[in-house]
Amino acid sequence: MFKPLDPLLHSELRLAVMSLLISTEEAEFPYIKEQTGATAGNLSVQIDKLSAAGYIEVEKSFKGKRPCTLCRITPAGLKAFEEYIEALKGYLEVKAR
Amino acid sequence: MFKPLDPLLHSELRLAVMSLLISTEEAEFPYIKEQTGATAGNLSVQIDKLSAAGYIEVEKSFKGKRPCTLCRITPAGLKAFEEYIEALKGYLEVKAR
DNA sequence: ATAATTTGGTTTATATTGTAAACCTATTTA
DNA sequence: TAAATAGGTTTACAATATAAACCAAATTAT
Repeated sequence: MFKPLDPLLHSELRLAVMSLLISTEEAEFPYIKEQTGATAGNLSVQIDKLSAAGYIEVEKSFKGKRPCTLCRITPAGLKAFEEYIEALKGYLEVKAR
Repeated sequence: MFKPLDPLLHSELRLAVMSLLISTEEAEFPYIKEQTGATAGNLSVQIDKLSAAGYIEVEKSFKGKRPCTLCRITPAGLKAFEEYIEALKGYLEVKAR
């Protein structure tokens, strides 16, 4: 009835990051920071976790002379996100009384 | 864009408890424990939190000679749950690319 | 020129939370 | 009467989230 919720996704900030990346295909660190309202430190940590799990890819490069961190969702991340939504439904749908 | 998620509800076990109570109107501790698969200790703690927040009512009585803990959702709890779902939608709906 | 500020982050320390193990009291059952 | 079960609560520990502190390079102001 209540399937376990992927703990990596059941986190406000990580979920927001995933949601954003699914919509935008790829996004830079400052943009994600702005859209989510997260602090840089928190975002950095959560991006690492998503990346370590293989849910996103992180590409570090330079844009002109400044470092640039680009994030992109992976197929595994997309699948995990979809499964998370499926599992969530079990918690949100109110069964007939 | 990403509304904050009520931290009291954004918890796997507490969400399951709320979901269950919304469907069943009221439920006893052992039943909730069985349905959620939670340990008694964990469930006890989470029920306290939901109760302290006014999201559920807890009625302690005796059923025959044994103690009986009955839980019921409150109007505030129902409202919070609905608002939580609304907020969640902002995270789950994929915006057009 | 150099001091202060900004950009783009990472590391680290702390606070919060979640969870199970240990425990308690009373009641059955062996 | 000893052991097991019911129905929980308390407590201790592990995991998580978060922001503050920090770092390096670039830019702007003095």
